[in-house]
Amino acid sequence: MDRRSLILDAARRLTLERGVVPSLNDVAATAGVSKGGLVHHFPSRAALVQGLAVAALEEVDAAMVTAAAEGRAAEAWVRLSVPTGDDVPLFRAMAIAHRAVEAPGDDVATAAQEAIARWEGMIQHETGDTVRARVIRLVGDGLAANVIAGIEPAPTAEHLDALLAVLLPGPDGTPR
Amino acid sequence: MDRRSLILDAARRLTLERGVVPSLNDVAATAGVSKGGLVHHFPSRAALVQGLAVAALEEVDAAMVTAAAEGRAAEAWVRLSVPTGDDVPLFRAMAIAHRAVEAPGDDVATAAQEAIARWEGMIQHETGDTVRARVIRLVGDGLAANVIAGIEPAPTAEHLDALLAVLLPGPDGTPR
DNA sequence: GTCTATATGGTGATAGAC
DNA sequence: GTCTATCACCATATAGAC
Repeated sequence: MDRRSLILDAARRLTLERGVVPSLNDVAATAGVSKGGLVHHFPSRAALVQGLAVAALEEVDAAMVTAAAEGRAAEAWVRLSVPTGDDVPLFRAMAIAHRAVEAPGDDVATAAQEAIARWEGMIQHETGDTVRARVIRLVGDGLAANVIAGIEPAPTAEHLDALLAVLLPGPDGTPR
Repeated sequence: MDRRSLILDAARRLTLERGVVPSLNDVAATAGVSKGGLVHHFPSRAALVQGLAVAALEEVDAAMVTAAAEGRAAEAWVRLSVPTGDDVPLFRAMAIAHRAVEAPGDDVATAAQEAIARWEGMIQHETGDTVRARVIRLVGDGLAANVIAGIEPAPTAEHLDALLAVLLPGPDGTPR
């Protein structure tokens, strides 16, 4: 893995552990590069945060597009909102963490807004219900917020299944 | 209003504007007191954050207890999750903002966990359904998270009503 | 109780050697 | 491209006058 990816990976891990984007010192130390090396790839803190957000948005976007093609956008959204297994969670921490260091309305905030609108659109297309799509989207956000804030641990698979059964009932009211 | 309340009020306002607990300098300046005056009431940053969280938790708790007595805990939870009118929002920013500066497992994190469990219990008692109560709780968390992160503005009253109509259907499936 | 003044540490950013 | 060395700045925290 090249240095840049190493840095982004370390930054993402620390961000998710702490709930905020860590200092450049900590990122460099965790990534195993010097501070100067980090700065070469990300000339400013804002550049690092943006790199973090862009990578995460793309990752989630790819996952959602794939899921939507299989008619599982809604389920994917809920599942993507929490860490699974040894994989670190995805983008969701960024929007919150980012707000900690940048002003609203900047590039990253705008990109996040657009991405979320796109994803909610996928869910809506699947459920055919604007409000239900919004409920599903917000449940995912709530799950992510709680894990990020350290209020609760990541829910178990059974827990998620129970949530999905309520959110995505089949035509006869049973889980699909 | 006494100095201490003035400080807490300024700190809460800034926290909600920015998404993170601001510096003591900014809090003191906004509250119109000197830094030394602030320190007299809150000897450390942690003390300020804790004061912020405790006050907010109590405020939300009182609102939820009142609502639960009227059988409106679920609705109150969703409405309390977003700022309404000229009133500043309540507690929810604290759990996230707090995580930015303190470790999980400390006093405030524990208090927040207990409070949330208590509130979800009220909703559950009302809906009679564990999972639906959890969905309602998470929707509130999602709403709060988005507003705090600056991803979206506070939803309109009509928007909230639509959400509640789906979350709290009457016996015949209509909004109550 | 409230203030001014100061100490100390960590942060983002820069310059320049290799 | 990657590193070391160093900068100026801002944060929390402290000491002590009023």
